[in-house]
Amino acid sequence: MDVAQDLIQRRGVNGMSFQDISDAVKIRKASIHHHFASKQDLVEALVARYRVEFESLLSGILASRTKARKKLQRYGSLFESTLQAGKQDKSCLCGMLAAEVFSLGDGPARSVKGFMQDNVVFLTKVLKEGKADGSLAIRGSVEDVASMVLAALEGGLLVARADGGPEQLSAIIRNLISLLTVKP
Amino acid sequence: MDVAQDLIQRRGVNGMSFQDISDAVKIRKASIHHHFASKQDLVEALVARYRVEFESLLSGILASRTKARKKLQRYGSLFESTLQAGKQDKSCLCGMLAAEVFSLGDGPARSVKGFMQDNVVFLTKVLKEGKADGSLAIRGSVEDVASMVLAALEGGLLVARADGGPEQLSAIIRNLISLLTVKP
DNA sequence: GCCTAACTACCTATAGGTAGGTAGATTCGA
DNA sequence: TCGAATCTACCTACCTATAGGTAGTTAGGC
Repeated sequence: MDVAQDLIQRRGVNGMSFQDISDAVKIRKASIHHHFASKQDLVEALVARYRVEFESLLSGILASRTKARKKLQRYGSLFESTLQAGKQDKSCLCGMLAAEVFSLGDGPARSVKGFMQDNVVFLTKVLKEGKADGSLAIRGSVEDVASMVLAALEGGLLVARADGGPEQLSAIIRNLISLLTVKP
Repeated sequence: MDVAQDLIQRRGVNGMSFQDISDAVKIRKASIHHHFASKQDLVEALVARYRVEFESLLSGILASRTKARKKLQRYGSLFESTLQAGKQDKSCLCGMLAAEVFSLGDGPARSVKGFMQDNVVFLTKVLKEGKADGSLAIRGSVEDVASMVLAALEGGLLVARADGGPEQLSAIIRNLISLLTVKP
C-alpha cells in the first residue's frame, strides 16, 4: 500500500499499474490481486487509510493549545512536508485523485470528496477559532474561506510541482497566512 | 486537437488514448498518427496552442481600462467558465497536465511550467496595478501573492470538480478577491 | 489438515506505434 | 495543355508491450 500510494502521489492513478507495484515490492502481480481484488479496491483502501491518517493529524493540530494562526501554519506544513519528502515530486494523494476523479469508480470518487469535506470542516473550525482568539481576520463566509485555503494548498502543490518546487509552495503558504492575519 | 484537449481536461493525459480520439472524430487511429507522430507530440502541440490562446485572453484583460480588481475578477471568470462548460467536469488543461507532469516528456513538462510562469507574470502585473490604483491590498512580495492566486484558482478547479462543483469555485474566487480587496 | 500468502501460467483488451497502400488534389515539365 | 510525379489525408492490417484480471498450484505456519 505504501508503494502504491507513493506511485499515485507521483504519477497519478492512471500512471500506476499493478506491475509497477510488483516490481517495487518484488512480489508477483497475481499476489497483489490476492490482497486487493481490483484496482478500484486498492484505491479505495488507500484513500480510506489516508483519510484516517490525515484526520488524526488534523485532530492533533486542533487539540494543540496554540493560537489558530499557528494551527493554520501547522496545517500548511503538512503540505510542505509532502512535497519536501523524497525526490520532491509527491503531491497529496487526494489532490492527485481529485484531478482524475472522472476516471475513478464511484466508491473512490466519493471518498475523495469526503476528504475534501473533512478538510473544509477542519479549516472552518480553525478559522472560527482564529476569529475568536483574534489571530485571524476572516471576512465573509468562514466555510467559503476554508474552501479557499484548501484550494490554495492543493493548488500550491500542483503549481509548485510543475514550476517552482518546495520554495514556491512555502511562499504561497506564507502569503496565504499573512493575508489571513489580522494586522497587529 | 479540440477532442484531445477536451479528453485531457476531463480525464487527464493518461486517461486519454488515440483510440478515444479516433472514436470521437471518426477517423482511424493511424490517421491521427499521420498528424501527430507520437502522443508526446500531440500533447506538446496542445499545450502550445493553449498557451497562445490563453495569453491572448490575458492580454485582453490587461489592456482593458478598468481597475485591477475588476481585471482579477475577469481572470477568475476564465476559470469559472472552464468548469461551467459542458458537463461541468473540465479542468484547466495545464492544471491537469501539472498533476501528471512526471509522466510527461521533457518538452511538454517545460511547456506546462511555462504556462504557470505566464500566469504568475500576468498576475504580478495586475496586482502591481491594483497597488497603484488602490483597488487591491497586497502585503509582502507581489510575485508570491501572484503565485498564491494562481494556486488558489488551479486548486479551486481541482477541489470543486471533486466536491462542490461550480458554486464552490465561485465562492473560492469571490473570497480570494475579497481578501485581496482594500477595505473601502 | 487447513488457511494464508505466495507462485506459475495464462487470458483478453487496449495501449502506442508502424508498414504499406489508395484516392483525390496539386504541381511541374515537355 | 496534358500527362507524370508528388503530396495529402486517409485507409487496412498488423506489431509489441502492457494493462487488469483469473485459474489453479504450492510452501509453510497455526
